[in-house]
Amino acid sequence: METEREPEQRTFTEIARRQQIVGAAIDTIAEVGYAQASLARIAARIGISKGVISYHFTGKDDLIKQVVVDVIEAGRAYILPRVFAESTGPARIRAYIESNLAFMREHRNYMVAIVEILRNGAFTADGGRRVDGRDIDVATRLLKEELARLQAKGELRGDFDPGAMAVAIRAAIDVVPHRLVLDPDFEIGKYGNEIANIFDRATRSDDTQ
Amino acid sequence: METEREPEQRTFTEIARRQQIVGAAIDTIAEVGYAQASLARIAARIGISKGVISYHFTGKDDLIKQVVVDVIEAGRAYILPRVFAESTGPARIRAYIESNLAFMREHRNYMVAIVEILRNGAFTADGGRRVDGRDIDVATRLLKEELARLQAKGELRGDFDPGAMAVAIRAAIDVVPHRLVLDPDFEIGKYGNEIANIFDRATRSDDTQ
DNA sequence: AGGTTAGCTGGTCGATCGGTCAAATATTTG
DNA sequence: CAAATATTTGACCGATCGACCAGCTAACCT
Repeated sequence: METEREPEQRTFTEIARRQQIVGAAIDTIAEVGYAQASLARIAARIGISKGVISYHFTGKDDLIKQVVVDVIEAGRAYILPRVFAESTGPARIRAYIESNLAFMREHRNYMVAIVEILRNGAFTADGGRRVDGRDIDVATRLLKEELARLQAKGELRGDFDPGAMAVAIRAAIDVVPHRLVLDPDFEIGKYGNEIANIFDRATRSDDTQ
Repeated sequence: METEREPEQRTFTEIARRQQIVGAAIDTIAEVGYAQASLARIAARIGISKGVISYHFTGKDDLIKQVVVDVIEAGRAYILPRVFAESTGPARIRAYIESNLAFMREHRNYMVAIVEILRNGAFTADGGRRVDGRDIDVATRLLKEELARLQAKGELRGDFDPGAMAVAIRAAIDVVPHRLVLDPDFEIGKYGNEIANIFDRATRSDDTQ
């Protein structure tokens, strides 16, 4: 079965077609939600038959996993350089929040799609997850570790729980795609600055104020 | 059609049956997610036929609306007295956050169900919403108004945007039901205290520290 | 007791789902 | 050019959905 072929063995056509299908899946999920994003709709968006999706992916789960991998990788490639360009704790947190929001502004559908998948993926009738929630939620875990590291170095106040702080920061970021749906005039940039201020005040050591 | 009957004209049996069905809907949505919460599953949970749901509600939308109404009312009845029992701005915000989290601990399925409905309700193929997103999101609007009021009275610092602050606070609260699914050991009480601290530091006037 | 209404059962309907696959077309290889 | 392989089409499958309804049972009223 061609879809089982190692990535390095894939033809140019296959790689291009897979990327096209993943892009269509992202846009469809962002537009109509995960539950309504059927293989028929995804295929129709790019003018192919459903069978093409079955040919290139082992199933809908396989396609969704690829969507998640691609979006996470794009986000990491965008955000990490901006975070590590800063040298102090408070500056890194601000860069983390603002670059997440900037990435959302430039790739709105990416974020809507992945938040949709995460929400829906957490629930399935058989108790399993379409995409393992813990793997997707790697962002919260990495942020928690970074916050703990910055606390240990004295760059942030030492009296908050980095796990709870990471959850709150991610929640304030991840709410944005849905906010955009409810309110198209939602100002991402202003909001990003506001929540960067909130978490700056909440985490900054007193002696750096 | 009996379902169109004004609430005050409903028989005792009808009122009891509707409440039972709403409770089954909440538990089903909380357990398997909105998309999988079919009328068949809801009916099976309480050992009735699907037709009974159609008899008592004009459709699935009607049932979901009733779920939302009941959950919001239960939340308000729980939270508002606890918030208004406090007299200062910072204390009210802390009470708001901690009573929301306490309500979640005691009514976990209520919150999972409503967050599920809100997420799914925001997206439908026809562009309409199962339950109008703005109406459900009344909590964010009311919180924004209360924050603005407290700012105007000088009880909170005057330099943050109450709209952004309300969105961030609600996001940190609303993430909890999904957190519980991903991590059954998630400590709601500790988290509630931590985010109450975060938003206390972010909103408190300097002269009350 | 009989008539009326409320409440319910269990089946049917058209629509849509994800997945499958025979056959056709396109591309590549010798 | 023919053969082999890759890619695609479009129909079919069983399952499930929400909505609907004929007919039955229970409860109420005269």
